[in-house]
Amino acid sequence: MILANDDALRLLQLRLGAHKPFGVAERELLASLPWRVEDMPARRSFVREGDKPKHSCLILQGLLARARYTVEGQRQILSIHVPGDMPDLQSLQVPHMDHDLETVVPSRIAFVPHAELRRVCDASPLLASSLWRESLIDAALHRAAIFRNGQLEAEARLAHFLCEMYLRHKAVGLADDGGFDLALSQQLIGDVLGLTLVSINKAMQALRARELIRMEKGHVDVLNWNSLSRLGQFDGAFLHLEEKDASLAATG
Amino acid sequence: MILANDDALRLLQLRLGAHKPFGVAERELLASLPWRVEDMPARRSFVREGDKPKHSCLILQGLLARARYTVEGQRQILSIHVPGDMPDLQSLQVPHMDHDLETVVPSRIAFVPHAELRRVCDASPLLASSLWRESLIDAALHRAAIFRNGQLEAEARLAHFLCEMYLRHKAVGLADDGGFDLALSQQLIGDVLGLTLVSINKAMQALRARELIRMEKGHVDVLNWNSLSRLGQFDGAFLHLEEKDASLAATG
DNA sequence: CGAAAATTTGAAGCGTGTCAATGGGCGTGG
DNA sequence: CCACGCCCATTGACACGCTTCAAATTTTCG
Repeated sequence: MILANDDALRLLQLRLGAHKPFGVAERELLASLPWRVEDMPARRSFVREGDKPKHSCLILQGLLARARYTVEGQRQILSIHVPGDMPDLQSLQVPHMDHDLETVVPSRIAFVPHAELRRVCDASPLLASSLWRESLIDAALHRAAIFRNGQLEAEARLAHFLCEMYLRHKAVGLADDGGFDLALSQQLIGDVLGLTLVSINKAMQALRARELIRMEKGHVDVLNWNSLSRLGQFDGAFLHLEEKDASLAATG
Repeated sequence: MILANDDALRLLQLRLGAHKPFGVAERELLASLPWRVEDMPARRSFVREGDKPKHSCLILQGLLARARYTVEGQRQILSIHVPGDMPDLQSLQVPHMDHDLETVVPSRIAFVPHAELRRVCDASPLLASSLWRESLIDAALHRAAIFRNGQLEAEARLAHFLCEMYLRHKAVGLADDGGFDLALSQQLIGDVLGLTLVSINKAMQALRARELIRMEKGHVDVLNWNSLSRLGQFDGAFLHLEEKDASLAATG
């Protein structure tokens, strides 16, 4: 359990410190956060629409989905989250949940009380702005989804989604050269892309036939990144993964 | 021009202070922000994808759209913004724009330098968290759009959108009992909902035939809010317009 | 008043949804 | 060890919503 707590700290430092290098004060504040780690089976909805959570979570292992349901019970997945993400960080400032948070595969989740997050944010504007920035990248993912689901047809939509998943896995060291694990059923991908599993199946076969990807047994191989990203009109810049730009430092 | 500057301050105080009442310090910091006000004609794209703006803006009058374009030139509108909104607040923390920002109708926009926003955020964690919260409500709008465009068919999608526009106009005093001005062409609404103008036209007539709305000459009358919001599966809670809850104060 | 933009209408085509059935992979339990 | 059941992937036929293309009409605005 101590180990899992260290994992949380390491992941968070990696994520937040990538953009703005932290000083000693920020590192100590981060290390002071008390995490509660929990292992959960697949398909567990542990935060519900309407809830007012008192914690935010950090994914250590696995995959989470944020989802809303129609009155007919159809699921729209709003986003898929990978280790290192804090998918309900927004509940810190906007207490009322407008969607569910559920595991996709068996996952290890670390929880931290909102009160503790507020404490470190108040103590360090730099840390606060880092967390703020994280939630803004989350919004950028949402915008990519609106664009993808609104303007691309099935094949391109799937290509776009796989491009995003690949880069986000790679950014946290969960993808090797051209391949990564992604245990999503076609039904679930349909719920992400606003399509039925039949359409996903056809689109998947089309991508395979074009030799752009290989996807089986929960593993994806990207065979032709250039063609895949072109087909999906995918621009990785919105993920804001590698901002080496120091221009933020300007204050006058 | 001085008057317009006061308008910006008043709008911002109204928006940010609605959730957490500010003290003297916060009011003085807000009043110290130097705004540059500009009037712009309709359809002017004044921030572009790829830009790294040095200012954020506040809408004083008019309507703005955030949009991305496909390689074929099709426009997907990501969100529509009303007076009081700060649609490119995110550029403060994530400099690289992933979409355009354009006027829909002739609009009056107030600009404030990022450096000044950072100054007041560093001076007051309360102000910072208020702005953070604004950007999170923005993300909630995005999620509503993903749900709406992914799961609802044309009529319901339009109903959902009109519900959102009505509440957001009402929240800033731009709607009277059951009616508000909304000068959006059907083509533009199509770009919001991921549909063609032909579909929008059919859906609009259907809503009129059901006597749910009346929409002509840039004015919308909501004739039957209950039926309209039910049809659109619209839940106004995600707008987070009236959080009277004081539970945020807890820190232990 | 005239030109441009927006709304309206109709017909035909295509992408996706729906319905239904088959087969494969895998964990559970006999 | 095999049988069973469940979940998932696959396939085909058909229906439907939306798109596309085209043209007429109304509204807006300089």
